[in-house]
Amino acid sequence: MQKGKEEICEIAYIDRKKVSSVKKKMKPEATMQRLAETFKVLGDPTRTKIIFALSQEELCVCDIANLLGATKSAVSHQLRILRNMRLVKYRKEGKMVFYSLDDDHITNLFSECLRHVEEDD
Amino acid sequence: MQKGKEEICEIAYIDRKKVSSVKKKMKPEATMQRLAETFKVLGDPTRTKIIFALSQEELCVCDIANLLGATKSAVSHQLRILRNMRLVKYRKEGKMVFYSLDDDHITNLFSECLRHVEEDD
DNA sequence: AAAATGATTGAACACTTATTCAACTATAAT
DNA sequence: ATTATAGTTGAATAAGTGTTCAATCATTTT
Repeated sequence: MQKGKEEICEIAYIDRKKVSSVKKKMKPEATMQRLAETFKVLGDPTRTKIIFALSQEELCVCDIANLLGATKSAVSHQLRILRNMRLVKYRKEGKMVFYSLDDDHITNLFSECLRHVEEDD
Repeated sequence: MQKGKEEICEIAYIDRKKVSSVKKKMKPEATMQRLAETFKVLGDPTRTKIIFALSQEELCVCDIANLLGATKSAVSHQLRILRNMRLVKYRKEGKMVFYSLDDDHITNLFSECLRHVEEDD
């Protein structure tokens, strides 16, 4: 490390064998990005609650807003994000739009994470 | 909605029965917050990769930095966040600090999310 | 046709956050 | 002791994000 700036780590101490072994097992960059993005979408309290609510019942925007104590606008913005990630689907009925979960995996993800969060330390 | 501002949704159309039924099933606010926070921590590409790497092997900071193509500093900052969330633990050996996963649940969460991400549309 | 309502949207704002840089600590080697 | 190195830390910066507000769309009702 002679250079002024801190370079991408090239120090003598790295265990090259271990590193290359792990490197092989790493998923492709694109997969990692999607993994991170999925977690990120679930990682906002409003969206977390929306998804949890929808795992119980199909609901319209207004119901969700009422349930969370949020404005329709805020909920709608978040629903758009969930829609883009294909986590929720919707059904129009007159003026109203009913949302529901589009993916069973997410429910499993939630139960698994809940188990983690609810376990006593 | 006579008021000028858009109030917390109190529209006539809400299905009160449905809403209160779901409300009962909702987890406490604190649980929701922790759920969201957990997902959020997993929802950054750098941290996602760190956790995935540590699920394969115990690694020192320098190895992780090398593996991800990031600086030690950036990795160290993220490791602190993971430490605070009790997702990783560490072990000192001379100058080096070896990190490993502190929680088995996380591995399950990852496989579940990977299954979701890797499935064909 | 006009009014009302559920829902969506874009812009603005405040807030958060990840990385970089530089300084620093602690341990090991010379 | 001095030097080198693994790692941590705080401040600064740039990028991203969630909510609010106002305007708008679409459908229904009068």
